[in-house]
Amino acid sequence: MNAKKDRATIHDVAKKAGVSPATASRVLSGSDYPVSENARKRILSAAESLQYRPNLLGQMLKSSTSRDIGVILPNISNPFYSELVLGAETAAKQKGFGLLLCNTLRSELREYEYLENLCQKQVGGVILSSVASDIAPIKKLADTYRLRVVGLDQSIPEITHAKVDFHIRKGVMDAIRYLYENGHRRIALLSSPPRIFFRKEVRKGYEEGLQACGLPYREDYELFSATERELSGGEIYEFENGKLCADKLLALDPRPTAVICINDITASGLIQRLGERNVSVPDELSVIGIDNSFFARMVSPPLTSIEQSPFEAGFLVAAALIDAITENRAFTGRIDVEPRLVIRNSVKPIRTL
Amino acid sequence: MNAKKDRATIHDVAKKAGVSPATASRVLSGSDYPVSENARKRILSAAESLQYRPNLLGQMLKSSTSRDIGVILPNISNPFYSELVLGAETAAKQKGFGLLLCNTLRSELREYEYLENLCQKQVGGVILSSVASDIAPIKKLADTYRLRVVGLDQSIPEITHAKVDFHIRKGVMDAIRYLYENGHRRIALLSSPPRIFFRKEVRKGYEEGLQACGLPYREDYELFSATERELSGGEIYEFENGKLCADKLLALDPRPTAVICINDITASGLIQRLGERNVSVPDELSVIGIDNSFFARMVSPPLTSIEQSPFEAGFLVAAALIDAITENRAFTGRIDVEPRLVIRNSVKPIRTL
DNA sequence: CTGAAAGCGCTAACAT
DNA sequence: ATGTTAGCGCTTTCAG
Repeated sequence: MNAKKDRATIHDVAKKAGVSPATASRVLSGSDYPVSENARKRILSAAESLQYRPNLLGQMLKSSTSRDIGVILPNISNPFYSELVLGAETAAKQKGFGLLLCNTLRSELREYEYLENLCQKQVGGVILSSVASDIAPIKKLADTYRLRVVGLDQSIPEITHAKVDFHIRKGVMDAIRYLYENGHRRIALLSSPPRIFFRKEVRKGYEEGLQACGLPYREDYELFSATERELSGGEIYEFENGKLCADKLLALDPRPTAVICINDITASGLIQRLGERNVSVPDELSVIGIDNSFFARMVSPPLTSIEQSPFEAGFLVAAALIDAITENRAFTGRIDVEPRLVIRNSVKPIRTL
Repeated sequence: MNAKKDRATIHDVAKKAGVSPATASRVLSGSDYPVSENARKRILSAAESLQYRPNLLGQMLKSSTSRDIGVILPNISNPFYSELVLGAETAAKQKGFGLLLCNTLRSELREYEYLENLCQKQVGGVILSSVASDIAPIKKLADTYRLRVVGLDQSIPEITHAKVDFHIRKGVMDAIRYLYENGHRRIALLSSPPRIFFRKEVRKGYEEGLQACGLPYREDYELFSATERELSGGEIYEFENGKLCADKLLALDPRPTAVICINDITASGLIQRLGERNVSVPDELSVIGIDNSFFARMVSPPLTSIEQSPFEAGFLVAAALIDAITENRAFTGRIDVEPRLVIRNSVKPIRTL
């Protein structure tokens, strides 16, 4: 309505306070450069009355570093990632940073485009769950832009200056130990094909866990679905996979007494099919999931699951990344997140032979 | 290793191509300003060989508009919101925009801080699921920054220049009609307290739906939990709420034959408790959820649910918002997303009377 | 302690 | 068709 004057710049504040823009900047940007109390007060009150808000674009251009970080992952609608992003964003907010969210949908092209775009926006760091097969272009990009890249869910040392390690291998080993202590001797693994890093780690944990307990390894106890479709509808695929593998599992001889599933969704598909086949969980088969998703407690019976703490991981890694950015140094550390077995009612102790 | 020259600016390209920065800008920024084919070619090849990438900060500052949009919502880990964000981000990417994600955790203070921060970053628009009680400051902010605000999940016309309407009221009415046509005459509603807009709409839909079918309204068929805790652990709360209300529901006389739940999580809690009480779904009680979350098909029996299409909503609203931004006009439209009843196995036809 | 001036990288008048 | 110049809003030498 009123003749719309645009928002105030630092010059307007300076003028109103009767000082130079430089002095105004020094107090308004929280610099430790000495300014007289008098001037400081006048500047602050001018800023207040003009409702001054810095234009972050100006700041960023001047310093050539964005106050955002990027997070690139396959799909935010995956609960694991949305928890992780929530953690990362919470940390970012605390440190005055924003979070640019990027969904690759597991497309290598999209992943690279995002990376490039983030570089063009001069972000100082990015948390990346990569699907790239050829990492050379990514590395080059990261180098020429001094982009800090933190790998997630994987370790590709050539491109990731740092990584967050979920130690899922240890988590699975612990779960096997737990089953062993509850009398289980025939333990199966149920997964989609172990092509990505995470699943490979789970598999290693499974095999090493058996070994650590002195249990024999049987190839037919590793149940992998034949195909894989990860794009949209990922959850549904995982669920169907659990159902499919249920049948294979029931045909095994001798039948396992316990099974570890690659995630809670798969476990829930398994349990549903088992119910249809009138096989009771946990009476006839014990089940352990991975992720401890919010719905782990919603299935019947409530699911014992290996928690990976994605929120915590996201929080820690974002905080460390942003510290590196603001302190203007490289970020090469490693964030360790310990897995934790959350015990509910899907595992039953059995008599040892 | 090599003496690290910084990344190339448009000046470097111009110099290498033997033209002025202005000309270089004209071709590199895709302007339609006429440039000779010769010069254009030289500029392009210079850019190529120098690996030139525009510094978006420069562009943004110059034009004083960011190439990002903001999305402010309570909690990305809520599957409804993460689907919506996925849709919004997909649209943004298509249009060359980025997405700044903000989680308010239902804190009014955080909401305002985010809004302010986005303004300082000169974003042209924001998708907002607001929890604010006092909207005056938000309105003021939006005005002085010409920020386009799109309301979600609510209609607060004073602050939202536009809104996306999920028509959940109609969705619930359709569900009631569906139950009616399957012979149900005693239909209950199960919800947490109807304080926020969405739940109020569901309640209206429930009451109007009954009326439209000529069914009597009974106050005791509206089951609202007493308390509410929405911060973290929201999902768990909803689940427990479903369990709690199951008991209340079973005590009703005459007992309803069908119930509509405020969301799938609540429905799943209800079903779990019902199972513990040996009340069969759908034989003794039919259940309809809201959201059609990915796990609706995972509960037993698979849940009939009212789908809200958050992905589509997010996609459409972000696309429209960004169009408004790039065309430099206000955005006052309304996005309509039609609900859809997804039929599975949690509703059973019954003999009338 | 303060201010003038330069410049981050880009684009858009306004010449030519 | 091209180049010169100015300036977006901010910070930061550098001189006073």
